[in-house]
Amino acid sequence: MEIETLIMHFKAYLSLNEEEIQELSSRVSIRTIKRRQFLLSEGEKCKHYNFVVSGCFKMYKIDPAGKEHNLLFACENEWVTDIGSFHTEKPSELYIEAIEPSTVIQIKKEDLLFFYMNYPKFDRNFRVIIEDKFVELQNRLLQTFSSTAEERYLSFLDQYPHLLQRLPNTQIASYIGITPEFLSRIRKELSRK
Amino acid sequence: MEIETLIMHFKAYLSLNEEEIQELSSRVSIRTIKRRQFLLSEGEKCKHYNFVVSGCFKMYKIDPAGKEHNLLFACENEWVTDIGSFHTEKPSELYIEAIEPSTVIQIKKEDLLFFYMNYPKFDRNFRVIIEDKFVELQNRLLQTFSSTAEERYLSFLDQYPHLLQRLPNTQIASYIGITPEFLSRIRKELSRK
DNA sequence: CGCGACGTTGATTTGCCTCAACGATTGTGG
DNA sequence: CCACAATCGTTGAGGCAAATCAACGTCGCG
Repeated sequence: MEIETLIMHFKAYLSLNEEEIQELSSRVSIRTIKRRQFLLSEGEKCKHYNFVVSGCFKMYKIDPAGKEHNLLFACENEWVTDIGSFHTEKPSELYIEAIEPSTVIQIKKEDLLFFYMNYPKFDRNFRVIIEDKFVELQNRLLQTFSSTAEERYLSFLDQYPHLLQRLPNTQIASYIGITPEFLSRIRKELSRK
Repeated sequence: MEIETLIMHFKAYLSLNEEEIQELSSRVSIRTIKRRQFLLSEGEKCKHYNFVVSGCFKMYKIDPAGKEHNLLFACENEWVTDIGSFHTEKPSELYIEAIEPSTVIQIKKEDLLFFYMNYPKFDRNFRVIIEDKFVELQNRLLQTFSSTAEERYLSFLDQYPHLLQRLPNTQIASYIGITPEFLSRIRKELSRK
């Protein structure tokens, strides 16, 4: 069952007893998502934490000029949510879209709060996860300030080799903050070496 | 006393009983920092969470070309730490430097863990804080992808008006990811309007 | 006083974008 | 299963935002 995946994920961080597993099972829901289907669109409130059981998503913003900017990709065993909208309960400015046919486990805010209230270990679990993500994001920002597009591309290849087969170059370009055309030129230059 | 500031800070998020206040008082230390003095230098392990009681710090990286890139400024009632190095206990790549004469409260890792273990509310407190910081950082990254330098500068003015009097333009330029020369041109252009 | 940080300005360069065009590939509806 | 559309990758020409390098005046500070 899909929920097993989630339980295994938590158990990597903390121990769960039978009661907690029961609560988990009864308080999450499983959704199957088609390619190009949205978990969240601009203007909607983000009402769930989404845990990716299988497949892959991108979370991105569309700027006033109509261009997409990828904030992150989320594959198996990762969480994807617009934390800002989830907290403030204001409309999101982001999209979360399936890149592949996917399965996710969703937790509603009230249920997440239930876990926070009754089992503080979940606070810790999500604190640790987001601290790691925060460090990643800091490094990414530093890199966009201090490195060329080519360096960022190479570092992307290095950091996310498993994503390469699953993503068109267009999406990678958007993630590292350049145009597809320019990425193409970078790749050409690299292959010349 | 300085510790009062920290207690007030926590009380904005959670309630503290007498015992917890006692533990806090006995497990933190207070340091006075001169202008241009470092809380952390590249190559050192980051061993403390630092809470700014008074004054102001910048956390930045020096890239291979020798240029500084400001990750953040931390003033009164904010935390400043290289979370990555703090967790992994590997040498940091960052500097934390006082911009003004400052006072900080430091918590060592073992003491922070003590609070996490014995009073889970601290997990929640720091989870919430970092979730907010994470959202901020995401927006900043999106902005560097989708906005011009002038827009980022205006948005900085908008978001951190209280920092303006305390920072030279050089530091702002580094924060928004441009050179001081170019910021000067932007400001000239803006004043022309 | 003198030195180093700061702000400014000019001339030049460059990394990356824009727009446009084209073939190859993928996917989709009839 | 084919035909057509949409997405994708590539290439060229030209343009622009921002960096670089250099010079100079000001100010605060030790």
